[in-house]
Amino acid sequence: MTGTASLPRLCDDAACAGHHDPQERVALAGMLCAERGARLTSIRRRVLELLWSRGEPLGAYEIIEAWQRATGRSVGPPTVYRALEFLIAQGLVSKLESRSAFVPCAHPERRHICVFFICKHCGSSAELESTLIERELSGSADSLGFRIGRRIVEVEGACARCANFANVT
Amino acid sequence: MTGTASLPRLCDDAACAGHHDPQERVALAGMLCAERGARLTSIRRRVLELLWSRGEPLGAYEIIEAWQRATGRSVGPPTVYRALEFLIAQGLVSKLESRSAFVPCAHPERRHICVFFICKHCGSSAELESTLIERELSGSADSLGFRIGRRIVEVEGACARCANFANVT
DNA sequence: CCGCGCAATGCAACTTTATTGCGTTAGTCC
DNA sequence: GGACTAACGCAATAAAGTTGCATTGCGCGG
Repeated sequence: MTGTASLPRLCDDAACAGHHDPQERVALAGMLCAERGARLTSIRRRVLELLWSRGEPLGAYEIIEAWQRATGRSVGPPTVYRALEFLIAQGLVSKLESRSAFVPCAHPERRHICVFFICKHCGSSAELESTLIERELSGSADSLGFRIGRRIVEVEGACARCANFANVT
Repeated sequence: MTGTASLPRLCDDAACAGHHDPQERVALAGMLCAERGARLTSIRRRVLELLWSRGEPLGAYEIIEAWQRATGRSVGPPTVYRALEFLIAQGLVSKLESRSAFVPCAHPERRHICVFFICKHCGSSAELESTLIERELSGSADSLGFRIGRRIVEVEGACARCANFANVT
């Protein structure tokens, strides 16, 4: 694999929901941080890699465990929380508030609202974008005189896979 | 205050954002529970009253403190969490996931999605309804084959009051 | 290359939030 | 009134997140 290096590509599909190559996304994160003058240190990069490699939302303490299994060395909660804080600030990771869990963000290259569909059964989460919801929230905020910061949209339920089995609610 | 008793009235204003009489809302809660055969016990009622009387989101442990101040007696966390669980199941209270806090729901008589605008500065929260967002989420869910349970929409930012002072972000 | 300064990290202790298990009380139905 | 179930009390504990402070390490001017 020399020659045509696999440059991280941007994706214009708003509903690509998880069909990305983890390595590619981490590489893209590196690019974006470099552009912005933000330091994606080895700790921060590894936390992002762990999130991407698992493919499902991880709690902070699950990240700590995964880290230990991956490296044989241990990290404390503050280290992980600080890395997450950075990654969230850069739009590389989102926190699922309803789960106290963290997911890598598929499209850090776009500034957008993320709508998460979180399966109660298997714990998976799918990320969509919705400019419609974005506009609606902006409009409501305007009418309230409210200045918008972070927006959280999460839907809990049963994903297609799980809904097809009878282990449903 | 005898004669024309103040029956809890339903409100058809989707943007009434907190202009309700707490007592009226608690009375309405009683009515709804009675209709449904759900037991609004004295503990559950008191938790609801505490939430309404404060007018801002309260954490579970704040409810415990408020309870102690109000009654002189103490309650344990499980008691409060169980009461909240009931109230949430009845649609009488919502949890603000981004704050780990609880607010009374203005319109338990309607089954609807709540959009919360939460002020980072004063901690207040305003509740709106949005059928548009509701439809959008349903549509997205359908296209994913996702079966919807709970929906969480929270917007963090600065409320009109706080945004007008310079203590903003 | 040196060293200054700031950002990042390591770590122990601790706070806040939430749950479990189990025994007891209280409502409801017959 | 007795049996059944839902609700409650309480101690312990788990899970999530934070603080304070000492140390390391990177970037930059000299």
